[in-house]
Amino acid sequence: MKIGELSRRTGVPTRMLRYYEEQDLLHPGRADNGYRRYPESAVYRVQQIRGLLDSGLTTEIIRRILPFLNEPDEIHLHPQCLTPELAELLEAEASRIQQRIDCLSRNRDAIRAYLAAVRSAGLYNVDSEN
Amino acid sequence: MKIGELSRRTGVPTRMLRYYEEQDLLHPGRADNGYRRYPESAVYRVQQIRGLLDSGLTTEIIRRILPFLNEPDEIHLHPQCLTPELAELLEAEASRIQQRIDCLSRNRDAIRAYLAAVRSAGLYNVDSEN
DNA sequence: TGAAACCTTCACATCAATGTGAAGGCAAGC
DNA sequence: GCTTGCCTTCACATTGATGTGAAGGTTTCA
Repeated sequence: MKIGELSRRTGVPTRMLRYYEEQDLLHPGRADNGYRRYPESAVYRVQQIRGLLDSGLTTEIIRRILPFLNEPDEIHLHPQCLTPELAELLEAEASRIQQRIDCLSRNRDAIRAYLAAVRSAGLYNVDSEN
Repeated sequence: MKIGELSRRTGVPTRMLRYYEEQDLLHPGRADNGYRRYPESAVYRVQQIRGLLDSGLTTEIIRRILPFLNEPDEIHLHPQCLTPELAELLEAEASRIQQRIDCLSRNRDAIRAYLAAVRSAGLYNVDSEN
């Protein structure tokens, strides 16, 4: 598909799709006239990139871990591709991600607990029609 | 405590602590000479702010939800303080946070699964001494 | 054939978070 | 008392992710 369709289907502006390509997160092919051609899988890929960016990861980190996230590539499954340094990077990144999850979970719980507490106090009626 | 101590204890530069104050995330008192005075609780508060910023929330969102996160203030517990609009904001923010958690969890799992898969393939020895 | 809607690259602007430095007041130790 | 270090405010610079617009080629359709 062309960039416009990918943009419509993901809600991400074309400007950003070109930017992600510049950052080595996307690698569309090219048609004869120079237009970018994206595979179906790019839709999911873009959503994944957006989610990670929204969660505070930088394009640089995303670029590094992306090859190991969704591609069931035979290439990457060969153990010799996993140098100790790379394993360490992935471990480290997984734990930084875990830290974020913990922080977000705590705060989500706090918000929900607050809402529940106030509502159970009874004066506020959720179904108020006013 | 003074800003320098808070900075040392949290690892956040004084410049940033002043910035968070400007963004209404911190509200230190002032000593006679104009120096900022922070309560003990500011240490946790700053860590919480950092965690949320690292997780992709903006200072504006943090400012809005912060009053409902950790202060067991009697004030906020009165149901009449929870307007329907505010409840909606908190609900919406909680679900945006949940979305981040889901995205991060998926990707953390993918990284860990990849590491496990490659390692179980056996050629790569975690305890290699070379 | 010509208008509309797409695509290309290039470039400058913005916004939030952060870095950094200047110019000067206060405080603790020698 | 003077130096050293911490504090103050003010201000400009940078970085990463975006917005926006110009100038021009391509595809589609009437």
